[in-house]
Amino acid sequence: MYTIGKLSKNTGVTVRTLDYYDEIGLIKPSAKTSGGHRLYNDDDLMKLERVLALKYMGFSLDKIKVIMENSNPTWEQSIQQQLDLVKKEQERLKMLEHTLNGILYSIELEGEVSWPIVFSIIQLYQQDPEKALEQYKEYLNIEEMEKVMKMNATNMSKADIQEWVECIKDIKNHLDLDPTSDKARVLAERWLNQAEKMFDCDENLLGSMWEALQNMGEGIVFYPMDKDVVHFIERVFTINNQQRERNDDS
Amino acid sequence: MYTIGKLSKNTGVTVRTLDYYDEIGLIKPSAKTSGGHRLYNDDDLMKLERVLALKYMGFSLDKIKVIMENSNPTWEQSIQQQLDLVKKEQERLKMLEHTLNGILYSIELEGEVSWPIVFSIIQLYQQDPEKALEQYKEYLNIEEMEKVMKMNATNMSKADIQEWVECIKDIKNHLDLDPTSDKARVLAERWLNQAEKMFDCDENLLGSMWEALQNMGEGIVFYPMDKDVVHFIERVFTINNQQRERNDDS
DNA sequence: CTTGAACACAACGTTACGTGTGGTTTTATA
DNA sequence: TATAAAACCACACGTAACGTTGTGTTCAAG
Repeated sequence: MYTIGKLSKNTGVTVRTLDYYDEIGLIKPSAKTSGGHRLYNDDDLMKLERVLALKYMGFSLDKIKVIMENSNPTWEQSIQQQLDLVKKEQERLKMLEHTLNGILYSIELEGEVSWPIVFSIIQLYQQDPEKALEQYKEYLNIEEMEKVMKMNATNMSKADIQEWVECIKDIKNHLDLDPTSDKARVLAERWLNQAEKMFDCDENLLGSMWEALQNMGEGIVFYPMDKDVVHFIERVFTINNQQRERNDDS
Repeated sequence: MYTIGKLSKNTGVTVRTLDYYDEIGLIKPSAKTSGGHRLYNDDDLMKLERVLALKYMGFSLDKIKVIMENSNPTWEQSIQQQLDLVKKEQERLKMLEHTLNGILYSIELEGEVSWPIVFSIIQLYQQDPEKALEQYKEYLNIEEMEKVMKMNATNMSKADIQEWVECIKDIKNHLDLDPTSDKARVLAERWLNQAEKMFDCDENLLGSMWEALQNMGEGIVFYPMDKDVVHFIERVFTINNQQRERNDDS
């Protein structure tokens, strides 16, 4: 027989918590002294340990109560449900992580918090990823979309992203460069290298993506790849191609 | 100028919430009618949208208040902190996911909830993963441990695990089989196949793991690989090896 | 000028306890 | 055995971020 204080010390649960569990009928002491002090036995201790285990699994006290009352068959189901919940929450957090990362990159690129960009980024991730990609469906088929999704989620390391940001930052700072200049060509080629690395060897996908980027007029596309950057690269490459053709002709 | 109702409809935020934000001084209306009705202007609307954005990022209203008051330089830091927090929470949830999965498998194996096993599994994952592996450090070096960690986290698909569980379940149901019998040999070889698939082609790692499994007496090792199973497999293989040697001699 | 909608303000409920306060019971010491 | 000290009980209020409900007031339309 333990008093509430002993039980508290044995389990690390505060007295107040045990008090509360008694109050809501989760763990009632199996006896009381004549003076009204609560006395717990080993059965109660076991119950408490089970409650703590269920709490660790993330169940609410309400559910724990229900689970402990009707024993046997619901258990597996409850745990499965909890597992699904945990998975969903993880997905939410991963989205949030991407959002926060995007915002951090935007701060780094712009030098300060740009609210329109923040809103765009949030909008981009807020809806489920499928909807976010829906705007591309004119240019990409389903397989390609899945590839892009996977790429965005797994293939890009911290360092890769950093390189991207640096590259785009550089281009943004030189948007007014003469497209025929060497510097412009270097910038565009650096971008192309990045893109090819990212899309590995899937030239088709890169082409489709590029077409999509060019045609999607509105605001942010894939942050930090905005319209200005896309148009800059486009100008540089068209001009260089024309020059090369002329060279080939002569 | 919007009344509280208009602002509510424009933003999708309930009137009560705006009421509350006014109450805690987060967004105060910039004017009031003579009758005391609140009037919000476009500045207030912008503020509200920023608050919503920060809320989406997971900040508490308290922090949002602080952030909105002292503007500029703390932003990046705050967001970085939030990002770190999100990452930590994700790690916690991943651990929890593993725990819940383990418990589900244990239910499948035992046919019911076995509390000692549940406690072991929780203990296994509760502490950070490094500590969980510390018990193996007598038998594995750092590189090997990292490999095991990665394997546990990524390489195993749902189906792989299912196969494992089936295999172990089968063995558990036949622990008292004669180690020289064909059935026993089949079971042990099935286990070996699984193990080789899991460890791919890293025979050394498999050997070290096996040694560790044999020597770690206490309770759960890698659930669902408990002592009984390990000893069964050990018996079968030693006996079969002896027989083969005798055959070679004769 | 009247009605009904919109609004302001207040109070209580939610989760899982923390943090007290004052009074009672048990235990240890003199 | 008397008294001090520790443990305990019950009660109540506070947390975050609002939802819900209720009452009294003001606004806009007819």
